[in-house]
Amino acid sequence: MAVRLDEKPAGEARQRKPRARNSPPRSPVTRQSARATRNSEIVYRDLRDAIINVTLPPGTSLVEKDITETYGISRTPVREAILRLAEERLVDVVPKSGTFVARIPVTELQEAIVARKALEEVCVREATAKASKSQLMALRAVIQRERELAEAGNEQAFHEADNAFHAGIASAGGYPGIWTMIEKIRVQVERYRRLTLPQDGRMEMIVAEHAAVLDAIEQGNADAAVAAMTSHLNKLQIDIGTFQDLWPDYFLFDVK
Amino acid sequence: MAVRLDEKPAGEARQRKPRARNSPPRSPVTRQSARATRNSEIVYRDLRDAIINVTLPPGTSLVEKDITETYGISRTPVREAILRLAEERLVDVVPKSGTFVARIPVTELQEAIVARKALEEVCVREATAKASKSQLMALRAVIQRERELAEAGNEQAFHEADNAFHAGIASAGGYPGIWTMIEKIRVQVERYRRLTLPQDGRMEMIVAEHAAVLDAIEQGNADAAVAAMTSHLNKLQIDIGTFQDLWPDYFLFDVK
DNA sequence: CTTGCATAACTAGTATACAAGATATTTTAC
DNA sequence: GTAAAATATCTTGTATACTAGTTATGCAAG
Repeated sequence: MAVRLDEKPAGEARQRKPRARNSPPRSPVTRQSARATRNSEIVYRDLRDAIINVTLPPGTSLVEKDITETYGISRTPVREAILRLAEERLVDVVPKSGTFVARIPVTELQEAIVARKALEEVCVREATAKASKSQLMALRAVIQRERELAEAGNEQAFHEADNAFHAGIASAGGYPGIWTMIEKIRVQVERYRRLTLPQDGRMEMIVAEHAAVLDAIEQGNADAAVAAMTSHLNKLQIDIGTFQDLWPDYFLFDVK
Repeated sequence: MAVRLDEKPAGEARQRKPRARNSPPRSPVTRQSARATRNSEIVYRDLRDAIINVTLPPGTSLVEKDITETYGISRTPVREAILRLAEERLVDVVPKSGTFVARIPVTELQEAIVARKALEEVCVREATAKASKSQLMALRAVIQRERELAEAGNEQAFHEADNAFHAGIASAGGYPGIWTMIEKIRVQVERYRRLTLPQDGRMEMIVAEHAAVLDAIEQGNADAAVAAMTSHLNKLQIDIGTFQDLWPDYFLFDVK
């Protein structure tokens, strides 16, 4: 079953070839829009959203052939999408057997929250030190938008604005990439969070907490800003017990 | 070019099907060893190592067909490997054109180091609070092993022991998964680091710094432990200027 | 010699056929 | 009727042929 590796040094992939036919692109961003419309990308996004929204709950069977028919495309792009999901631990693929939406790893949840707090703390502290006036104004605008969306009761858009606030803090701190890291770390937590019913006044509370963070930043009080952010993120603290009763099969405990 | 999405709600992948032929596996880890021997996995590891070791420098062209012939396998598993690398931003794949080893994103380097410091700080602090005696003994053993490997001049094994120390700290703090996160974040930094020539006495210095961290942990002095770890990680600080002269095409600046 | 263009060669994206193993179903023996 | 074995039917893994777009190359015109 294993590959033939007998006579080769492994990892030597055309280097000596003197031709060097085409040079690497200076800006690899060029075709990024094209990439977004690739079939595998579409399938990936759809499935990923459905899994995170718990539209596809843990344990659901994903059959490549079915997805193939749904989208009217072949297995190759579908497979690519599923492999990406497997890497994010959103699905488990069992060779020659089946692919299933993965359970939510409880241990990972705790660690993800801890990690996020640590990273956001850095961002907030740095943002306090070196945010530009325009960045602060932009953050104010985001909070105002949150307020409007909360009033309108638009959960989805509010959620996006919420993310924009945190991304903005990271940018203001000079570490936009750290928000990207947080987003990757956050995936499983998000699945958990979507199981909780929207609570009354939750959005208003978030707006107030964001405002407290920004206030402290504007006052140049880094410690207060960090404290406000930490307090804000502490609300994410998970209480698995409740959900274990409701959906016992949704969670994975023995991550080992 | 785009997929047919006309009449479907997107993301509805067999859910109502009452059959539920096979239930999801209780322990998805079962076949993990099998996964490790999959062809795409082998190609992935080989290429990844070569890219991180800078055996395959940025800009190198990777041609699926060539790799296919090298390993004596078909394009499918090769493609899977390359797609995984693309996701880690280790390669840039330009549709219908070519695949190239990605340049090292300079901006990302700084952020990765900052993020790592933040995460390691949490681990060290927590490890000070709740490391078990056996965990501390294991860490001592790792340091001793580092000392022996430094003496023997075994760079590769030392490097692994180095990682084991940091992983051990994370475990002792109760957050083994955070080390996994760090490893993902660290990839590009590692490429940069491999460009630096091995410096005399570097290994010995690392051993001493690790010992300082562990000493503070054993004394229950969290602040000192964190300070020691931060000081240790500060040695990673990058000085891009030097390398920009030597290999100007290895780095990407305008990440945008 | 330079420039523009047609053309050929080569790339990754996709579709599809087949292989190998796991699970479900049926059949058979008792 | 029950249990075990044989068989059919699923699944994902792999190989390969084909498509469509990109880049290089050579030729012709100026």
